[in-house]
Amino acid sequence: MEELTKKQRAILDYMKAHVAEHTYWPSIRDIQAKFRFASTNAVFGHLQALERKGVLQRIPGAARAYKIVPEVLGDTSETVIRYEGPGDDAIQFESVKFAGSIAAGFPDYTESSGVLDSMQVPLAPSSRRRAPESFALRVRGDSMIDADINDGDTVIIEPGVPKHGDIVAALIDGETTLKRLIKQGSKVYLKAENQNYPDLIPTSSLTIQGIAKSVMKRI
Amino acid sequence: MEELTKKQRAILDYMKAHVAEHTYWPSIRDIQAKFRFASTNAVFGHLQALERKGVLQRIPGAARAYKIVPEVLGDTSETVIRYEGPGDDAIQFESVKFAGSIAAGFPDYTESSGVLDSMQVPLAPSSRRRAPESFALRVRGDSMIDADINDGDTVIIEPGVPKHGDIVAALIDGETTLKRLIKQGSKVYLKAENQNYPDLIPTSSLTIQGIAKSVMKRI
DNA sequence: CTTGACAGTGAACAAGTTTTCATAGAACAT
DNA sequence: ATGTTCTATGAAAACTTGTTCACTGTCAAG
Repeated sequence: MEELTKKQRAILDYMKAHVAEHTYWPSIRDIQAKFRFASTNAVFGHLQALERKGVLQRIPGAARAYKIVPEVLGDTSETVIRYEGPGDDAIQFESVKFAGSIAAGFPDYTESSGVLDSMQVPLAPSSRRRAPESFALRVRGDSMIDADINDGDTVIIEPGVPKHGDIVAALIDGETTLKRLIKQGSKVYLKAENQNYPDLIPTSSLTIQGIAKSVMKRI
Repeated sequence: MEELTKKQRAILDYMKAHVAEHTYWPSIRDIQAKFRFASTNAVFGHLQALERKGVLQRIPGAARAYKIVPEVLGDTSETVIRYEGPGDDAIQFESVKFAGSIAAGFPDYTESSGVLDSMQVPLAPSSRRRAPESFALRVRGDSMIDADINDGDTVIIEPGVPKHGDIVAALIDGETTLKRLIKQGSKVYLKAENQNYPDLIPTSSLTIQGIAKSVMKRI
């Protein structure tokens, strides 16, 4: 890589700074004004030099359009891969409490949960409302595999009155379980989404903590 | 804030994506070509609307020069939540920004297929350094169904250098797509997890926005 | 039925911008 | 001395781009 002259370096730096500040490139006249050139062609020459030296790429014919050539550019036959992050236009997300794990199998686990981490979860863009007190639960067991909820997944639970067919987090015998809620007339019971598990008919009381709205899986 | 129409949204997102990929803004005629408008004035009208609605700022008289007004939305509490459990070890959870939607199908705008309500991933100019931060994207299209990532799902993307086999968010042709990254020696290409979709071999440059770490599904 | 907001066509114009052409002094090596 | 390169001027050409004008169609509200 050829060495840049002072002015070339200054111009290149100015251009970079301009993009960083304004999000668009300076025109040749902008640069001319900045460096007090009497002619646009002075800038033009420098830009040609910068391109020839391989640090700047101009888009022919396009106004205010350049690309900075990365410092280390390997073999030109290979594809250049750049890594970029997201923008700063956060739309929305909500914070949910992480309430520990939930048993999707038999509710006979006695794990010292009740741990209150919290995690943040993106909210569906359609529902702009703020879900009241949603919380996340890590799933243990395999009783919901037919609903594609597996061991290790995280479910987002929203408190509320469940409808027939909703997958709910229910408190049974002091343990939270994840099951599908079935309402048949006056009868209400919980159904596992796995043939190997029997239905769970509540004896005395059934506490629904909330409805499973979404499930999060590690890829 | 006034609500944007679908086309306005699409145009704004295209512009953002264009800046993210090329580091310079598209001209009105670039946008016209992208959306197959017969007149530049169609674009002009949309740009006026976008500025009137306060999401885009045009620089008068300057070509390819705009500024994005950050979209302020209700309670975007970008707080870092700390572990409140019994221990003193503070575990920090990453904030996840919802950055729009991602195409898991062909990276194309097709008016007839109704893709116009989709959003693209807003990105800041690459010259800006930012701390690696996870973000969320809504998936549309069905090119990743074999990896169990379907239309409507939300994927959590973490910026970073992907390994062979990672599912990545990649910028191609001004559109972000979700594909599996395949590295074979010096060759790099993107593979869809759906038999009906062909492999995507990048022509010159490939921008990886991040690695899909987990997927979130609406129940 | 009318009105108004919205979205678009088609053509033309004006301004912004890059690029070319002609010219020239200074530094420097041959 | 002479040519070369770099840097610069000044003007103009050529192209890109934003903007305006006149007109058409759609759709929902009044």
